[in-house]
Amino acid sequence: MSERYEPSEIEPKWQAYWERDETFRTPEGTERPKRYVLDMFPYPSGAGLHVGHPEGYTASDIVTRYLRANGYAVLHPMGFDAFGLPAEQHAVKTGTHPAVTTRQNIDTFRRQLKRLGFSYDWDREVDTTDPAYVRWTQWIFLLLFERGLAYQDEVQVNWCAALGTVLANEEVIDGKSERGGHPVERLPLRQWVLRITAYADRLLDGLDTVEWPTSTMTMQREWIGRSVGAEVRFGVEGRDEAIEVFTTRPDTLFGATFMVLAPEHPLVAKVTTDAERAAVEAYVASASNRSDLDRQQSKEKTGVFTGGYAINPVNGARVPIWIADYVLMGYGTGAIMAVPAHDTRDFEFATRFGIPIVEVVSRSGAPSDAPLGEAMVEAGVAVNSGRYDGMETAAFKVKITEDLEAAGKGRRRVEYKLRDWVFSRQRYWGEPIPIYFPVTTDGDPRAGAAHTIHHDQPIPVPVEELPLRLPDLDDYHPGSDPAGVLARALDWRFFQKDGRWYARETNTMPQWAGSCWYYLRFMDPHNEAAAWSREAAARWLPVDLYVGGAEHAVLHLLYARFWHMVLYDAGLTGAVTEPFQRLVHQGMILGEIEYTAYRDAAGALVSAEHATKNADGAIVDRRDGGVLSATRVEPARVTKRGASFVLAEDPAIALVSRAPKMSKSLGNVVNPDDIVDRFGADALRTYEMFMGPLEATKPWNTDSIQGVRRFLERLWTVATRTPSEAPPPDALLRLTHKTIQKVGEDIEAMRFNTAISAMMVLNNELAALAAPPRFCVEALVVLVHPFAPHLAEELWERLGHAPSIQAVPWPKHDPALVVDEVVEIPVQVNGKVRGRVSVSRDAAEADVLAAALADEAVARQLEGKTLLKQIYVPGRIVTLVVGG
RNA sequence: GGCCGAGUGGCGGAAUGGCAGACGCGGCGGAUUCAAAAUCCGCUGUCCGCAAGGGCGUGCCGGUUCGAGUCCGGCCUCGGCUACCA
Repeated sequence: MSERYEPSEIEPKWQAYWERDETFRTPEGTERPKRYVLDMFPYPSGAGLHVGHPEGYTASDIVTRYLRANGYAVLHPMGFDAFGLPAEQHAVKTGTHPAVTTRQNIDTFRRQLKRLGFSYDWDREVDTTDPAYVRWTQWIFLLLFERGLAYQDEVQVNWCAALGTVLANEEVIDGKSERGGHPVERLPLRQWVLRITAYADRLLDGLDTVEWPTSTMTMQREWIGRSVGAEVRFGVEGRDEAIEVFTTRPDTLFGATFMVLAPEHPLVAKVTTDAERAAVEAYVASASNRSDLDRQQSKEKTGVFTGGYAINPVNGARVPIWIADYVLMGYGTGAIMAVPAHDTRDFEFATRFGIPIVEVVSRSGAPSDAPLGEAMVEAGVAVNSGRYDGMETAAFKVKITEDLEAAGKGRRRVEYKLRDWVFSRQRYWGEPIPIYFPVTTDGDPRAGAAHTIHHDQPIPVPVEELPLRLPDLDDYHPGSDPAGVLARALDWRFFQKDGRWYARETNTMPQWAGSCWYYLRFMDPHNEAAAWSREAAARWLPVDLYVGGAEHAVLHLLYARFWHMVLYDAGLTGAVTEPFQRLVHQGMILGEIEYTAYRDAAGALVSAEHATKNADGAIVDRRDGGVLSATRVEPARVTKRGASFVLAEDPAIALVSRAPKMSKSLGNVVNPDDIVDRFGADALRTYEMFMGPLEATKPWNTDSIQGVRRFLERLWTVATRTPSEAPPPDALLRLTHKTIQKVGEDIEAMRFNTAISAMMVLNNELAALAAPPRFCVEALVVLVHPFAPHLAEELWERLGHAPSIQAVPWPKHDPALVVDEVVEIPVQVNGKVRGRVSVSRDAAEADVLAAALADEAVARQLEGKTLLKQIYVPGRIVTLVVGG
């Protein structure tokens, strides 16, 4: 073994040791308190690990190793979320079964993860595509089905013909598929839907009991979108119909000067007069063809008058009924009462179409003198509202809702933005939905006999027959059949039982399914009799710390919480109602900072302040509209001039500096394997933690790893010197205890960057000594081990100890040694530090002030001035205020 | 448009309302070397000054305070998410 720090030797050595020794096996049957530290498991893509992955994984690994050293039994598992489109698309292209591709990708990921020295209990690895796992995912689906939480519905779905599947609303971005950017159209299709809306209030209330980033909780709250208001019925003039609207502002009913129906609203045809019919039908047709993208791009409100009138239930006023696509059929009742004076959207619409605007709320309590220039959406005092005039908005809402209810014209109503969860996909590579249906046929449907599938009579697959496996196919193409890829697997789809024909469900589950409960399986991964045992749930739930990307703030985290609550109701999670107690999002790691210069068509450089984006998104010169091209500039050619970066050889040319996301197309993706080869896993881990706060978005910088590597090298040098067995000098002893305290506190708060900086400081002190004290060196090696575990194990062994350093208790700082006996106090005069005095930590105020005034530099500042005020903040600072 | 977050040296970033710039990168100077790399030592916000020392400095404007990077009010810029949800 080399005497130099050689990561390529020691890292494999210790990884092999940990594997042989089962160092990281989860302790069961101990009395030690538990902690469950979980990473969001990855999708094993063919591209392998990205440097973004190890960021969160290193953070959780540090916490895990720290907790173990503090006596906790820690569950820290890893697995793979392996269903999903890329493996299937690869199968379409190559004919390779997705299971084969998935297996290979998982092997690559596991190898890469192991190279980084994470302390997972690999015996508990979970793969969502493993039939032994799918079995229980299907079992949970049946639980949902039995409880009435999984049902079929004809849903207007987002059908993506290119992908051959239905997409969830959240998988559609700007009218295109999130994956691939293919066009998406709306059409009605039979789908399985999960009744997540039944849990809306609990999903909302549960957020009050968890320690999550406020931004994520806000996003979930907004996604659920609970709003309290009233349902109000407006009669239709000359017809025995009523239009129901939902409003959060029933206090503005007197200001309702028109109604708007969504174009798809069932009453549209009935309220439309013959004179307006042609225009209305044309509008409805064009609205249905408009994609969401088109709707967003045209900011102008559109709509047409139906010719019909409704009657305002509070004052009998005739209000015209319009249709417009700014009212959505999917929310509330698909119809609104429009109050232009107090709703921005209604104001725009009324202004555009010349509809009267009646003010019914004012800040002062008196009607405004001039017409409103914009909608007044805030609360205020009622005006122009008959007997309700003078009421405050909040009280008015309550009162009028009661009055409407008493009159049979309305009632209180709560609405949610949250929709039930469309749970079917028409793909191959997902869990089959374990349901089948009776079939009426006069022959063998597998041979093409005519048949009818009775989808209204779903039958659950008996649990003892689970898992329901996917059939093998030769062709994984999505095809145009909205029943899905599995519909072509006739031998799998149709079967006979007791002489009758049945057909299996051909939809599969979405990728979210497996990740909804993997944290539960990790508790008891080899259980063949149950998805997990009650004992395991009592032992390990909830997840104490969950680390993963903010991109899962809504979907995964909301779906998993929903399933957890259903499982809680089924008595399967003990008393634990929320699965993830503390949640932390690691920030994104961007590519290296790049400098860009612009050139015009002739190739001449153009300073960045002239560049702007035109309506098409192209970069042009704002002076003449000429198209500009961007070129990268090497950092060596860049200098800073004032607030901007400029070209060193021509400072008139300003450059753009930014750190773009890592992406294949930009060619700035950093591969962790390369970094491990060059610098070692310990340096990569420590660097990623040293870059800045865990939650922050931060640019990658390969040069900076060199600094972390140097720190590890110096630690090696220090710790391989023959240590001094004498007690450390006082200052060094105190610094060591302060470092112990700071590193522990910083790990608990997940401030890893400052923990590393503190260890660097101690290491720099020790490096100056020919024979550093053993106590200090050993403390530092133990402190560093969660960050750089291979190096720490090696040094611990070389210091004469038996492995593993993981078994060494975390050092405790001595509270008496983390405060200094003598402190240097800065002395400020009128806010500026003019001198400093050394005093005992608990010196009396009078003594400190006297010493401060005696200081030569301070005295000079006081000369000829009046001392107005003197303040001593014990142990921190002296402030003197002078005048004259 | 809405919500969330962030603006501090050339760069990444530190700072319970109390010494702004810890730690690291980069740069400059030196030691070592035949030379270089690596390593080690020193300096490194900026302006004035030979120096001692002093002025100015945490996006901008104002406020609270003996004292503000930090708290409050109002803006500006950037990033992320979201988007007609009545």
